[in-house]
Amino acid sequence: MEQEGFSDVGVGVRGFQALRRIVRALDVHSRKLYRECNITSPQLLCLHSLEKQRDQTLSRMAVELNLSVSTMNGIVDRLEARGLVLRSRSEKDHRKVHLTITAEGTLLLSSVPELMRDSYSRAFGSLSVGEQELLTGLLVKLADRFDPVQRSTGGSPEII
Amino acid sequence: MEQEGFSDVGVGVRGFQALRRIVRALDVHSRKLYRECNITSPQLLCLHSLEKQRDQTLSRMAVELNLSVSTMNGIVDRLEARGLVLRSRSEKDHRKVHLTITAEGTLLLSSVPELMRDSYSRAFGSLSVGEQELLTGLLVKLADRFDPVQRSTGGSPEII
DNA sequence: CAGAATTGTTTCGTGTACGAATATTTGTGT
DNA sequence: ACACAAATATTCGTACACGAAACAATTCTG
Repeated sequence: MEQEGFSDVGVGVRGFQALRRIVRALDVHSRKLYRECNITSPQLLCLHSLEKQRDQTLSRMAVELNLSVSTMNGIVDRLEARGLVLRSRSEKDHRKVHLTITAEGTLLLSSVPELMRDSYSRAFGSLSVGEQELLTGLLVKLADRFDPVQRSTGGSPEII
Repeated sequence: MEQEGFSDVGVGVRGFQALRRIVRALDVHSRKLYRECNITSPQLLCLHSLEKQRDQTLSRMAVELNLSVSTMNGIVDRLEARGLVLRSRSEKDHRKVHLTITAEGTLLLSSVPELMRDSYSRAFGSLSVGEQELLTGLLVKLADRFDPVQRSTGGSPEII
């Protein structure tokens, strides 16, 4: 018990470890998705967002998916290279680049088996409703402590 | 409410979003640490483990830190390149490579400001004790649902 | 004892993820 | 009108993270 930084060492460390395991499990799931369906979780999230709202821009998507612009750019690069997404310079504002999902993109989205969509929802869904609500509340609270400047509760509901 | 996979859509999505925010905050903290102290969180975790137990091996460390062997290898590569860690082939079993922290490694560990150690413990510590225990329990439970084959509770206590 | 299976490390390729720097366009203040 | 700030996308370098494959050494087995 010589670790510092936690009021109760064991609890904090166990939680941190559990967090690492969850993150890793999500990553492993994303790789499995990539092997079997040739697309990763971040790419799927991106496509999903574009399916629901056309003419997105990089910056807006980055905010929506909680990623930096450069990360978002890389993901869109790969999607564009495969013809799943189209970039088109905006006429009104030449700084902006509109992103639209292509027919192949929509096709691919529909072809991804439901069960492969995400493992979080499956694991999360296996908890009781009370546990789900409790956990979500605590996660949001913890996230707010990390990064106070965020829309955690009052966000517009059309943003996933 | 056309998303599938959640019994209550909003709760699951909010939790997932919060999880993404937490993960990102941890990453951002690691980068800040890198800028200011020239070392990242994974490297710090690795050094910390080596300080507590000398003559570790790559595989054992990977299990302990919940990383794949190849990831662990990369981290050790960077630490070794900076002279913070030493690789030495085992005499008994020539397959194994012992990892030991060097004097510079220990020095660096002690020079990292306490507050920079980790942001998780700070955010986590700002929750009430009851919340901490509740959250940890739920995280462990969720992690178990992802990846049932893990030592979440019964592990030997010398492994952090 | 020879070959097979196992254990352990390293290498390789790819995707994520970030910040800093750059370029281009748009907006603003004087 | 012109300089300067803000917005937007892109590029670059780096670390992390994984799986597959290559490689080396040990242990098991017929």
